[in-house]
Amino acid sequence: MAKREEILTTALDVIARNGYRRTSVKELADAVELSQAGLLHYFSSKEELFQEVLRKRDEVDTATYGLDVERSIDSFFEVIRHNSEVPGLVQLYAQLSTEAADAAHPAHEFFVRRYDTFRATFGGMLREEQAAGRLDPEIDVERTANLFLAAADGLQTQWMLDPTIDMAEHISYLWQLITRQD
Amino acid sequence: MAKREEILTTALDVIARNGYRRTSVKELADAVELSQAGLLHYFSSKEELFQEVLRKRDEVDTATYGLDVERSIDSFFEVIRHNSEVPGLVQLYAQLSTEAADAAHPAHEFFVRRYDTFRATFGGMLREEQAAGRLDPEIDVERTANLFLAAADGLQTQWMLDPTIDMAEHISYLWQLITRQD
DNA sequence: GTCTATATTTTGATAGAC
DNA sequence: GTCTATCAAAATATAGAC
Repeated sequence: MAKREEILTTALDVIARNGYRRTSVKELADAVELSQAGLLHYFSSKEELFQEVLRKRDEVDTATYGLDVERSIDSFFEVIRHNSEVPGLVQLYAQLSTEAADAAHPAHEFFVRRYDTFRATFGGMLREEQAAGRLDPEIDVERTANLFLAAADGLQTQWMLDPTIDMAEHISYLWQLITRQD
Repeated sequence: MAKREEILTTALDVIARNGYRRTSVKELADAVELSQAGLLHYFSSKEELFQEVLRKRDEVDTATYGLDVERSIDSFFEVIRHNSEVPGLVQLYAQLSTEAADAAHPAHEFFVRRYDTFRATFGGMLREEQAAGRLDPEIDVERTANLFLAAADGLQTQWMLDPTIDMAEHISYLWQLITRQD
């Protein structure tokens, strides 16, 4: 299983640099010095491979930035700041999450669950902020959480098309807008 | 040229129902009763065809909902409400806009320009709201416009994965959050 | 577990007749 | 302008040897 992990770690790196559109199974195989068939020995399909890459990424990010209810909303900003260092992963994520819209797509369930999890986590963070008196207790946490996640996703699209857009700054401005004069 | 328009109009319809992932040039050709080669006579490539479909859609939407500075921000909400009637188009848009992140993608320029236009239009709407006293004049119009567009895009992703998410309601809640106690 | 080699298969692009 | 026919190409998936 060590090899599988090595593949995923290396794939994160390669994709972060080269993006998704240009990355074939063959290229990832080269990067870990396996043949294409050798790599696919560890994954049942290309789709599964890429889904696992994203799962691995979440794993790493969660470990690094502590994306859970314990941490304040700042960790959310940090992740976004970090994302602008890994354009290819942002691209992979954006691409796969829209492809997976189709219920028949193998990664569909993965993304549905992922959004559920993130909604819950971010909602929890917002409640912490409310409890700490930094966020109006009247605010609808669910809707607001969805809106923050949506804004983060949508900013990625804008940033990919025009890298001068500062995602973290925008999200932080959204936070300002929502918390001002509370 | 009438045929070309007919193709685009029909394509809008087919894609709205079937989505992008499953729609090949051949299927669109069938829908207008042309052979695949016959259809490609009107477009230099598949990518150009789909880009033109999106351009056509903007054209129709603009005509229908009057997406310009004249109209108030309500027209923005209306478009979003309308979008939930055409899932396939939402999917096409989401998919193509992320694919076009790559500067080498043929639709790259199209999307860059599109976002510029929408930023300007929506920014104009926000300024109207400020002038009408419905929006805090202190608010940074550019950032806020970007955030609204981002939220709208991101909500599409969430809605595609889970159609119970109400995009228009969320955006309208965002507007509420930003205009409350002004 | 890893490789070579090949099957698959899909679909976009093009040539050339009518 | 439209068709038939064919090409091209890419990549993924798989079979089977080592």
